[in-house]
Amino acid sequence: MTELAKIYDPQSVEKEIYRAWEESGYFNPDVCITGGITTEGAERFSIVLPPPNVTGILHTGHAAMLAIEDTMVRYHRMKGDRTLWLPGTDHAAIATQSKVEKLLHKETGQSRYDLGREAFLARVEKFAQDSYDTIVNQCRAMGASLDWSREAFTLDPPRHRAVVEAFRRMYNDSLIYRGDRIVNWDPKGQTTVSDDEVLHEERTATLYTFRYSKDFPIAISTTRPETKVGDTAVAVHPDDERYARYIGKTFKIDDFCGTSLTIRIIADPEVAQDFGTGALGVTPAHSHIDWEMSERHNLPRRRVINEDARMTEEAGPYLRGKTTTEARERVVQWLRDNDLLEGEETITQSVSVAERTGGIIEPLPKKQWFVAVNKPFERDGKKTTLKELIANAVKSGAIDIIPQRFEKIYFHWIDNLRDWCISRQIWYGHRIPVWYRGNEIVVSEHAPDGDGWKQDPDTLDTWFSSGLWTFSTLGWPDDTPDFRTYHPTNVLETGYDILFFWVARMILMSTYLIGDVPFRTVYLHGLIRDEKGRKMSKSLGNAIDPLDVSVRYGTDAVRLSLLIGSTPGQDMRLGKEKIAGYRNFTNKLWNIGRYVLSQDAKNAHIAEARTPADHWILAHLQNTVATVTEHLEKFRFSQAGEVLRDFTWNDFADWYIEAHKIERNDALLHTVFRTLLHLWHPFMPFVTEELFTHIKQKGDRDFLMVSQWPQHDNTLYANIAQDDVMQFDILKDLIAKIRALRALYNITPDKKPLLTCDTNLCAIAAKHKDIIMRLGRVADVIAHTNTTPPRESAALTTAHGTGYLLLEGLVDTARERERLSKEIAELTENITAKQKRLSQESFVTRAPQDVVAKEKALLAEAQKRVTELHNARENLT
RNA sequence: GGGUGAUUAGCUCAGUUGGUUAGAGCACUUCUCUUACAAAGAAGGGGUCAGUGGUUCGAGUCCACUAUCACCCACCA
Repeated sequence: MTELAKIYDPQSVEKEIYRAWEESGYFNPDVCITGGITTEGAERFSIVLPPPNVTGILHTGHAAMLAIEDTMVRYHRMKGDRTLWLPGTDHAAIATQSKVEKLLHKETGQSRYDLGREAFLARVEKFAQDSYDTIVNQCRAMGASLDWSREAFTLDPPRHRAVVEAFRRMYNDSLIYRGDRIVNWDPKGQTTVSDDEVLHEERTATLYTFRYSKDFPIAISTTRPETKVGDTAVAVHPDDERYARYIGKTFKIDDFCGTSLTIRIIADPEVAQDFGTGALGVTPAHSHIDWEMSERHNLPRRRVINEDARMTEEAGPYLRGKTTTEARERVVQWLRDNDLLEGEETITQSVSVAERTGGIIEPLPKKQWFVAVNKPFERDGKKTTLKELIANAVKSGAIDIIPQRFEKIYFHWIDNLRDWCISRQIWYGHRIPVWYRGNEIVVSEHAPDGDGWKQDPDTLDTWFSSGLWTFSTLGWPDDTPDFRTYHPTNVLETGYDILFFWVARMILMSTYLIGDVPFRTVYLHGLIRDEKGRKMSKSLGNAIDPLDVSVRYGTDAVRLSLLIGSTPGQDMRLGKEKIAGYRNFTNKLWNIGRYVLSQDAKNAHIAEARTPADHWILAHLQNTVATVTEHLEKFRFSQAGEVLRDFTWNDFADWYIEAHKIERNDALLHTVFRTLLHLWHPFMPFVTEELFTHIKQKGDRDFLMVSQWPQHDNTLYANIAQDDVMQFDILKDLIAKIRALRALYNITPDKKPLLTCDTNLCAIAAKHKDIIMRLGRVADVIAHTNTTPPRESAALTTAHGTGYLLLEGLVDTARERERLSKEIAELTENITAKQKRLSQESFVTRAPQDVVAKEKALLAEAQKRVTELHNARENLT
C-alpha cells in the first residue's frame, strides 16, 4: 500500500487524472456504451455547453457554469444514463471584431479598412484560434468532462450550413424580410445592434424649451436640439385642450437654423401632457417613438444625421458636416440669437449605449434584414406567430425555468418584443446568404449560376447562429443519429443575464425549425461578485481568476465554493477565504482517506457482529444517499453538498472513525468510505478519483468517474438494528455531556476522573465502557443502582432520558447549584407557557391531536424534570 | 414610469408543501500537538428572522403596507 502524503497536493495529481480520463474516452457516450457503462437504450441526458466567446479567457462565471454542469453530467454518467455534454465556442461577432480592431489600432495604427476584408478576417481568425486554445485548456483544468470529440464552433462549416438552412426556411415563410426601418446604429462600431444589445445609462442633460419661429403657436422641449432640423410634426395629446385648436393645421417655417421646415400638428395618445410643454417635436428619422408616430400619421421622414454621427446635407448649409455635438451648440446659439429659446433646465435622462463598444446609439433609418415576430404563418394547419411559439413553449410547461420567477420576466420580454434586426455591418460572422443582381434576389450559400451576382456585404447577428446551438451541434439539418438521440437536450444551464439574448432565441429557432423545444429545463445561475458585492472586472482589479485559485487551492475547492452556498438566479459573493475553507475540507477528506487506507479492508474483526456505531453509520449513510440523490435530481446542488459535508465531517469523521478506533470493523469502514467517495465525485472529481485509485478493489471499474452511483436498495442496508442506532445516539450524547462537564469544572485532559451514573444510563454505560473511557477521558465507569441521585452529582438530561452523572470528587457544588437554579427557572417559564397554551380551547380542539398529545407529554416531562432538579439541588446542600 | 429580487448571528448565506427549542461556514472566546488531519480536535458565546398590521390552533415561511439596497425592462422627448 502506498503511503499518502499528510497534506493533499492537488497540483501533483490533477493534470495526470484529467489526462487519464480523457484518454479513456469515457467523456464520449459512445465509448461508454462500448465499455458497458451505459447502454443504447438507457435514459438520455444531454447538455450543450453554453459556448464561451473566443474573446479572451474564462472568468468565475464560466467556472461556476462548468462546475454546475459537470456535477450534473458526472452524476448522470454514474447513474448509467447515456450522457452527453457537448462543448463549443462562440465567435461573438461584434465583441471579437472590435477587440481585434482595438489591438490592430494599438499595434499598427491601422483600421480594418486599411487591411481589407480578407486580410482582416484572417487576423480575426488567428486571434480567435489563440483565444480558443486558452479556453479549452481552462475547461480541462476545471475538470469538465466534456466530449471533445463532438466539439463545435459557431462559425465552422457545419454550423454555417445550419445557419443558411435556417435563413432559407424563414425567408421562404416570409418571416425574414428586408425592410427600411429605424434601427439602433452604433457609430463607434459602425454597425446596427439589436434592442437587447442596447443599454441605458443615466446621464444629466439640458432640456431646452423653444419655438421654431416667432409666430409658431406651440413651444416644444428637447434634449437634442440638433435633430430638430429633421422635425416634420408636432404631436400633442388628443385630450389636451391647450392645443386642440391647432390639430390638423400645417405650418411652414422658412428659416430654422438655415433650413426650412414644414410642421403639421397631430394628436397622438403617446404624448405625455405633463412633460415639458406637453408638445413633442416629432423627428421620425431619429427616434423610435417618432418613427412609429410617423407610421401612424403618415408623416414625411427627414434624415439629418449620417452613420458617422454627423449632420447630413438635408440639415442645411449651416449644420451639414458638423458632429451632433457641434450641431447642438450651433442650434442652441441660433435659438438664442433669434430670441426663440424660452427655457433651459437640467434633467436626468437615460442615454442608449451600445453594449459592446460603449458608443452612443444613434437611431437611424436603414435598410436591414429583420425577423418578423408578429407575422402570422401556417404551422400544422394553424395560424401562429413566432411570438406565440416562444411564449407557448414555456406557458405549456414544455420548458421549466429554474428559478420559476424568471418565467414572468420572460413573458414580459416577449410582450415588448419588436422585430429582430439580424443584419450587422461588420465582417466577422456568417455572411448573409443573399445574392443580388439588379432587382433579382436569391437566397443561397454560394453564388447562383450566371454572372453579375453580388452577395450582401453584411453578416448575421451572432445570436442568430447561437440560437441554433442545441441542434446545429448535433448535425442538423441532417437527420443524424446524434440529433435523434440527444435532442431535445435535458438542461440548459446558463447565467440569467443572457435569458433574452440566447435562451429565448434558442426557443424561437427550435420551436420554429424543428417543432420541438430545445431543452426541458432552464437552470439559471446568478452572477459571481466579489466579497463586497461588486461585479468582478479587470479594471477594478477585484476579479478572481479561476485558474489562479484552482492552482493555489485545488480545483475541487474552487468547485465546492461555487456550488455550496449558492442558489439559482441569485448573485453570489465569492472571496478567497471561502475557497480556502473548502481547500481545508478537501484536505479533511484526504485525511479521512489516509485513516481508512491505514486499515485493512479484509481485516473484519467483528464483521458479523456489527457494533452500534456500525448500525448507526449505516442508517445515516442510507439516509444521506437518498437525500443527496434527491437534491441532485431537483437541481439543489448546494443542499446536496451541505448534506454530504455534514455527514462526512460530523458523522463519519467525528464519530464513526473515533468509535472505530475502539471497536473495529474495517470492512465496513472501507465500504462506507467507498460510498462516500462515489457521492462526492460529481462535486470534487479530482481528490475522489485519486483516493479511489488507492482504495480500488478487484472487479471495480477503471475510474470512479464511471463507477455506479450508490443505489438505494443495496443489501448493505438490510438488517439495520434501530435499537443499536438509538443506543449509539445516546452514547454520543453521553460523551458530549461528559466533555461539557469537564469543561464546566475545568478538568484538564490529563486528569481522568471516575464516572458514576445511575440506573437509567448504567446499562449502556457498562456495555460501552471502553468507548466512554477513551472518548470521555475517564478512568472508570461505575454504575449506580440507586434511583435517587448521589450527593454532589451532576444531573444531565440526554435526548433520550434523564440520568445522573458524577465526576467523583471534582464537583463544584456552589457552581452546580447555581446552574441547577438557572435551569429550574428556565423550565418553570417553559411550563407556564405550555400550561397556558393547553388551556386555550382553540388549541386543544382545533390543532391536530398528535400535536396536542405531544405538547401534553412534553409538559408532563418538564414537570417531572423540575421535581428531579429540585431534589438534586437539595441534595447538594 | 413598470417589474423582480434581497433584508435571518460580527461577515457570507441556507431554510423544500406553514408545525416541537431558527441552522451552516467563516470570524470570535477557552482548552488541547490524543498514533488520519493544527488546513485539526473539544467546549462555548452570539439572532425581536428589516418594520407595522393581517390570516391561522400555529408564521422566518402566506397576505397587505412601509423602509433600505440591488438588478431588469421602457427612448417622458
